[in-house]
Amino acid sequence: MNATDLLTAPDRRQAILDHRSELPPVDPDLLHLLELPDDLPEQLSIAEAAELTALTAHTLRYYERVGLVSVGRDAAGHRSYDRQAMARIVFVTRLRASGMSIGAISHYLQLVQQGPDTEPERLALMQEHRASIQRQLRELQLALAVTDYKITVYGGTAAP
Amino acid sequence: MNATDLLTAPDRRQAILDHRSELPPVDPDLLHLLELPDDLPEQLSIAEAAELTALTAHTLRYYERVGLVSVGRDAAGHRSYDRQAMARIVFVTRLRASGMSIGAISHYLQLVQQGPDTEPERLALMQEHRASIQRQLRELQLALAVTDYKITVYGGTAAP
DNA sequence: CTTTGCGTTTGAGCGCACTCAAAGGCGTAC
DNA sequence: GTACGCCTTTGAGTGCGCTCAAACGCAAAG
Repeated sequence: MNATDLLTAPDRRQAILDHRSELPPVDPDLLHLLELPDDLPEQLSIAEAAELTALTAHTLRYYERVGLVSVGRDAAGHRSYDRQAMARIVFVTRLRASGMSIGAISHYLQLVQQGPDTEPERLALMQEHRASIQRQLRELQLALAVTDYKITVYGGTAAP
Repeated sequence: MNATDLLTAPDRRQAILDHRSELPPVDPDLLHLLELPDDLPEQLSIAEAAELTALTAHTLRYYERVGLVSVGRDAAGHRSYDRQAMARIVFVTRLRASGMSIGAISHYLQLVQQGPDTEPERLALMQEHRASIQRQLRELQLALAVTDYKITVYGGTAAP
């Protein structure tokens, strides 16, 4: 516990418990999915990285261009993705999938680069983002309810 | 039960139960939110409709332009939103919030307009959409796990 | 030596979902 | 009557997140 905490430990635990109780299906094992496979080669070509992340080579270059990841080059000047780069890309992909804009991710990563002094701000950003994800989850649950309603009602006379 | 069903009743019920068991927090009361308030005026101006739906007047005109909703006019030629129009807009908004594209919504609504013969296709569309929502939910839960990991790890040495 | 294949760069192009600008029509208030 | 406010239309503009084109480099295979 240190000065970088925006919430006291009990508050933070409570916040986490709060959403846990709202989300029983969040499997703790999910965290395993955040790790890269152990047998990942040390260096990957852009094509390999693309296949692994399900992004296109275009998109990988784009992410590098806008500063979301830095990638080394091999003797031939070709991009060479190491574990760190891959981990970064996976992280970015998660945030993108949860609707965080490139700009916001960029901002977050700049804070990371500026060192530990920025941790409070990073924490705040993440908490705000978590709240936004929860809003999205609720929206989706509503949408799912609508969808199911449309589905169950067929054979009936629902309009539209 | 009729020929328009793509799944037999038991299959359909099972499909619904399946996702229900994955989503305990889906409150059945949510469906109430799909209904319009009883005290909704019969006719609303575009400004009132915008406020009610949290869309802008611009967006409402846009939705009409691309055929997502049809809206009558009053004596002065101004748009006049009735309950049906409002219900349609709410429905469209839910689908948008769950990531369905304007084009896909448009397609669905065209099917509706073509009459009951298209119900099987509509059902299929909705089921596909439900699957996509569930994928999104899982993505979001993952993202939430990442986010929480980032949050709980502060004070520690996590990178990035 | 040329072809094939995978990579590089810069800069432009695209699709989506809005979002706005311009020019003007009505109806009430002063 | 004229000013104000809210509305109308058409068509163009914007921001995001890619996505692609063009021209070129390098290196192994035939």
